[in-house]
Amino acid sequence: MKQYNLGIEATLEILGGKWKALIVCLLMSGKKRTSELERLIPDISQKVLIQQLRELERDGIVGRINYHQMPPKVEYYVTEYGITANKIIDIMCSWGRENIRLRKSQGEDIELLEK
Amino acid sequence: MKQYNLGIEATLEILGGKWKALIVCLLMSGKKRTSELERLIPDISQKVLIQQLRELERDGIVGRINYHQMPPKVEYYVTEYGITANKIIDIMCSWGRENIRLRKSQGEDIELLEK
DNA sequence: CCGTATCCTAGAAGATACTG
DNA sequence: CAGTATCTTCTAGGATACGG
Repeated sequence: MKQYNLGIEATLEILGGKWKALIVCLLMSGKKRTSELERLIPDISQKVLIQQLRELERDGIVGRINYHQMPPKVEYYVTEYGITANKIIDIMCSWGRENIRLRKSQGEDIELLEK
Repeated sequence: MKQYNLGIEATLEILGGKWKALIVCLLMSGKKRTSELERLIPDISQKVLIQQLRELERDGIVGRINYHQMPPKVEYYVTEYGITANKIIDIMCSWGRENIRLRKSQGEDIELLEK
């Protein structure tokens, strides 16, 4: 039996991966092909991208469409359930932005790339 | 120069540690001694507890009071700044609770201990 | 173009023993 | 009671090469 002390533990398991929130964020604006995601996240390796996508898929957050074409074409999108996590992504993003702004104003050598 | 793609990355650095959200959650209801926290989180080792507290302290989320008594007495509390993270903790908790409830209703052998 | 298979590494987390 | 010092374990993430 899997046990959690707090709901937040489940949230972190699902969205706490290094790139997951970023991936979901990007997919929120519309479905994307694997290669688009690779381009949008230059620092991620293909293996890790696929891995994180599989986990998000397993957890019901993103869906996958295989067009069975040659050459292959696959698209990922945020599921209806995944959209319920939107509020979390938003608030974590805004608190983090504010946190970075604050630290920057205190002299830390730090930068936020998103606009 | 430290760079972030999204604000959420900063949030996860600060609150994404395995026990941090739980610790902050517990401290939200009032300041606690080290030994109380150890008792409230039976599965954490002392080393890791202190470590997570130090990081939360460094990040301005919790504060530490040393009473300089013998035997020693130290208390931890959520700082004013830490309280701004309250909304995040709350929403991550409630989404996670709902996620667990959902998975449980789908037959997963899973349990949420918090009430 | 998309994905898998290996191997590898850095850092988080844990166990244990010890001090003021 | 609170904290440090080691040593060990574990695993997410990364590098690389290959296959449908």
